[in-house]
Amino acid sequence: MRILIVEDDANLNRQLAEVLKEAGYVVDQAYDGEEGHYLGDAEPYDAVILDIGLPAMDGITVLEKWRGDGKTMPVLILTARDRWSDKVAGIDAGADDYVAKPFHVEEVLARIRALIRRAAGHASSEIVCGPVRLDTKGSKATVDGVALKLTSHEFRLLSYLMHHMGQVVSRTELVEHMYDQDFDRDSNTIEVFIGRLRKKIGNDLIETVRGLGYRMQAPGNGN
Amino acid sequence: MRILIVEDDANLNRQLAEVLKEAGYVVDQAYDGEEGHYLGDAEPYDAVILDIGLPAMDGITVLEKWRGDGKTMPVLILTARDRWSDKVAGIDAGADDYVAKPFHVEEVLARIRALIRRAAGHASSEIVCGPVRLDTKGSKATVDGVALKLTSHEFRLLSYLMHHMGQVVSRTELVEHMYDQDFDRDSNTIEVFIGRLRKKIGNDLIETVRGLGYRMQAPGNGN
DNA sequence: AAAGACGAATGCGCATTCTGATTGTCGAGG
DNA sequence: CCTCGACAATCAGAATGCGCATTCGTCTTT
Repeated sequence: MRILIVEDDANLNRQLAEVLKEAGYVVDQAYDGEEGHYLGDAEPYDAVILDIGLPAMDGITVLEKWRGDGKTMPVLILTARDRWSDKVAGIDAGADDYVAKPFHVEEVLARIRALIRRAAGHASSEIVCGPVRLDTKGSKATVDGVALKLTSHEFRLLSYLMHHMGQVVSRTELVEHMYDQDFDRDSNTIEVFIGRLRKKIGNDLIETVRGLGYRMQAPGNGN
Repeated sequence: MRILIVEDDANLNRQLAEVLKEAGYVVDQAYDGEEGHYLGDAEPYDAVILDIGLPAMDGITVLEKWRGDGKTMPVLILTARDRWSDKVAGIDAGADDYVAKPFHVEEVLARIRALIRRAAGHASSEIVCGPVRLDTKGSKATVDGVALKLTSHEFRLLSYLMHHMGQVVSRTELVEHMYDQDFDRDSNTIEVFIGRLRKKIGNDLIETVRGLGYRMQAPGNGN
């Protein structure tokens, strides 16, 4: 984990760096707004500690520029001023957390840990099978990057198959998972929907295992 | 957006609720730990304001129980100024932010905005979707730079959709986040407001996913 | 009093789903 | 290699129910 400290008070900067390094982080240091802004843009940090009152460029401005450039790393703001309007400005500019001077260095450490932990939990849930991508969070699917237009049942079917990739899924199993009530087992709806799905995502992806059911798998891949 | 306030000081509770409602949030109020814990478990809030010192059940305990039950909504903790060890305890229990008493209500408002924004994965206070810009700070929206004249419910609807861009949002979800407690679920209000919104921002932006709900997305872009 | 916002009710149009019949395919046994 | 039976795929029409526009009455705001 790599952290950037932007703080003009050399003493405080050094002190923070020490504690963070001790905690196992890699630390870069900047002593004014311009230097800090440049580093934050150029290097991939896992978190930034940013003072508000800085020479060369104000902390809020630095933050706004980063956010404007699409930088999303967590930023912890430091300020000596006890003015609540500064806090509000910092938060609205896209700060993730805030500590008022004077503070305990241990508190900063705890907050950095929390920020990094929180940022890590941002993994998008996506299942990929060959050219097909299933975005379970957004209820979307794409083939070769092109959005698929699926109906609700088609999506449920695809979703179940992709969640059980490589396995043979019986028709009974599919019926039981796609319909909550008891449903006419003698119907061939599943086959109909398999057909429609194949038409939309390509025939090679859903293999039919005669007498057993269906299996989804990336093509050109024996087992 | 729907917010829960857990605070035993009736005066402060009311004050917070007022400001939040004015800002367009739906607010539920609890006055002790047990009531708060129950509500937070039962209803889907977008954020919670939680006091540490509470009758019936301590704030930290409430938070720990929620996290233990898999609740992940952002929680803003209120704490006495000098007890910084409480802050660290709160953070470790899974709090997302804290404010020390006494505070300015505007600061709480700004922090709540930030928490909700961040939970949706947006760094800055502005969310953009094609020609539509949502200014969460000023509770305003524009299309192609032109200010929209939205009613309070229309704005809440647009806001929720934009905070969940790319995701399919069900009618139930929308009702639960736009209205408090009991509301006639068999009504078609959401559809009506979707219609009114589309009339103002254009039809292409809100896609309807039959049988599932609605999805907001920049047009001409499958992803 | 007037205007606007909100939400309930109605009916229509159409995408989606289901059904049943038909056609197509696989594989074992003669 | 051919045939036959079982299973799978396809198709079209029918039925279903979802979403939308619209209207209207109530409530709030000014």
